Amino acid sequence: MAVTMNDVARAAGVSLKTVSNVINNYEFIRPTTKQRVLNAIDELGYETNLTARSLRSGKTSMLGLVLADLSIPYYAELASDIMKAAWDRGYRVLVEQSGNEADHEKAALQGQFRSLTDGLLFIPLALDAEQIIEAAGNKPLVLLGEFVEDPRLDMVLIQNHSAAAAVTTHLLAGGRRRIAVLGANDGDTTGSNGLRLSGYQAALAAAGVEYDPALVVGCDWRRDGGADATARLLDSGVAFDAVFGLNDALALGALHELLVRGKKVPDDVAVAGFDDIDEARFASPSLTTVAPGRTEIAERAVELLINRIEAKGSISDVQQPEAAFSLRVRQSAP
Amino acid sequence: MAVTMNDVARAAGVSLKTVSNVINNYEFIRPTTKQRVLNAIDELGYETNLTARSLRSGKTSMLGLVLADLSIPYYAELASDIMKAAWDRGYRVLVEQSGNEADHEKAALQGQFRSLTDGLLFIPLALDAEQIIEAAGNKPLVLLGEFVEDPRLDMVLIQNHSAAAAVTTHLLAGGRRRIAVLGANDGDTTGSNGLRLSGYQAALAAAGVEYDPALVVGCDWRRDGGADATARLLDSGVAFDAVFGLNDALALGALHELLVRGKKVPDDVAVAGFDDIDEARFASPSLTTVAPGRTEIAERAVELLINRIEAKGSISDVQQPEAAFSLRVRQSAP
DNA sequence: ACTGGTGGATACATCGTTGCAGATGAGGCC
DNA sequence: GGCCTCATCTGCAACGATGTATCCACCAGT
Repeated sequence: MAVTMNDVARAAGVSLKTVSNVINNYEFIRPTTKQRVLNAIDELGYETNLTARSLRSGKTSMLGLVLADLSIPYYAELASDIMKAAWDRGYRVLVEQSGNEADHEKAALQGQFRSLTDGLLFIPLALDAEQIIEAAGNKPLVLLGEFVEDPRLDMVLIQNHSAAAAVTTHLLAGGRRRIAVLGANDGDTTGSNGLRLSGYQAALAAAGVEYDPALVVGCDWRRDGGADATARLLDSGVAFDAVFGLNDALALGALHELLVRGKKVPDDVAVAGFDDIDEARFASPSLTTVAPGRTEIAERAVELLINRIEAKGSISDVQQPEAAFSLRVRQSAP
Repeated sequence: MAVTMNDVARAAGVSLKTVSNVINNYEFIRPTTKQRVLNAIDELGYETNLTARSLRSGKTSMLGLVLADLSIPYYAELASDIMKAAWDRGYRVLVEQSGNEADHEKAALQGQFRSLTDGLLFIPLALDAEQIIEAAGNKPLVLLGEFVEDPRLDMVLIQNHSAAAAVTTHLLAGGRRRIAVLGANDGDTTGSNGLRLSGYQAALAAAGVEYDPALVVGCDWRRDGGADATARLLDSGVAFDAVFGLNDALALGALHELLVRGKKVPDDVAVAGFDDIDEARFASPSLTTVAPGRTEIAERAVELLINRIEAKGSISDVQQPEAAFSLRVRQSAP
């Protein structure tokens, strides 16, 4: 049915291997021969069977990307950047949604998904470093440093601590003293939640402002999580003049709830987030947030992973590049 | 390096084919033999090589999904739903971003991308029906009826006309008479823009309200497109008491711009959109919009495509199921 | 005892490529 | 003229699975 190299070879009057050589840009081919083959390819409409190539060469030229859900804007935007970066280097990306469930994450690391890809980009949410190391085979693996940090694993780091401190410092500079935090629980020290919380605490300490655990509210990192948490906070009567959502979804949920409840933003309460998703710019009021360097993260991660894949032999040290962040001051916290 | 069926066969003391039979749940295998094989698989940590299976069987169990860009929320949410629907039926989804460029779309339809998938889901933006038919090979293809409609192609339809009419009717019922439209140009009749515009016009006509081309502003279907268009409208001095963004991004951009300019929404100007992306619920004020049945679209499309793939032989008529829509009345246009 | 049917297992070819080793032939050099 | 070199091309054997055909027991039926 499909045209194969054999057909092309016959049509061009050369051997199958020569066709293969032409396609793979083998150096020593007479220009006339090459042209003859190319013509035949054109005429027959031949297309390389990537499956066969993969089987023979042992490479699929696909990267796996494991994340919670594409419907979450930050992941969608990150995935888009990753796919572009991969494309530029001749790789495609196969996305697997884990739904933030440990089973799915494990399955993605171990399962058949792996055999389809040359390496994995992984945004762990449910698994910890130990489980990841155990579950991951010998396939190249690069983490996107959202939640897990571990010296044994390649990963691209977000400056969770510093960036959160920068946001907090900005709010403090605006005169805010009672800054609520959404998305972490008092005492968290690991993961994005813990690291961002500690950045917040450090900034408070540096400014000589007391830390009040009552201002720290844990919840799902989604818009409705932020809205609910804000509602609880308002209902509880705890006073606050700013809200720091540990990601933009939380902040946007909080923003929504505050406005619904008749609070003025930023006059009564300032709001800031983390991620700088596209939506933040167009919220009303627009959302002050910190850009963690999404495009840089995507490119570094893809580059690191592809280096691992293509330099299989050389065992080099674990790499953990860190992406630069930048504060985006907008209306919600000027 | 990797464990193959051969290794398992040797370990279990059976033939390679028996291992294959066990894995593929062949009926007639002695339970003891089966157990022996399963044990060996477990011990050796064998995993099916999907590439080899694909080569031999001619199926990749992957669906291609061609869309403009995952960073656009509606596509991201749709992609997420599609991946879930496909997963349930044992297929994976390989996403290709066309960036809304004709070349990329064509390449996706023709190129190597196709050889990796059993069939394609395609959200055409740049190509028209003629070009699609020409470029598409004999691979199963299902369009997501955003922009292109054609009786020769399988597709899942959105009720562009009726849904847009419903939104317009709702705005009219709220007492609005000067409803601006963002995202179409006067005279458009095809594509989502044209169909939605004609729905708008039909609703106006039904209510006996005159159609004013000055209220129709074409622009990119993105947040900043909507913001810019709204700015131009305001600057031009054309009076309007409602804005209908032909998708939510446009409406949210408009919302943003209106609030920036000091307009009260919905008091001065009502705003409505189209798509019901997650963000719409949490905008401030929350956005009135119409849900085109995203999940249903995803499921129908996946189902239709898989039916085509698996029932290759039977040539049946072109199918064009239509998804049900529903109006979501929120604060921006109560 | 012989035939036929069936459960249970196997051998071999094959999918479409690429890696490796080798064949061919035209010059160049002594 | 013979030998070596090197560009150019070819043939064969994989990669790891599955489809087809076949084979071997073993039991039922006559």
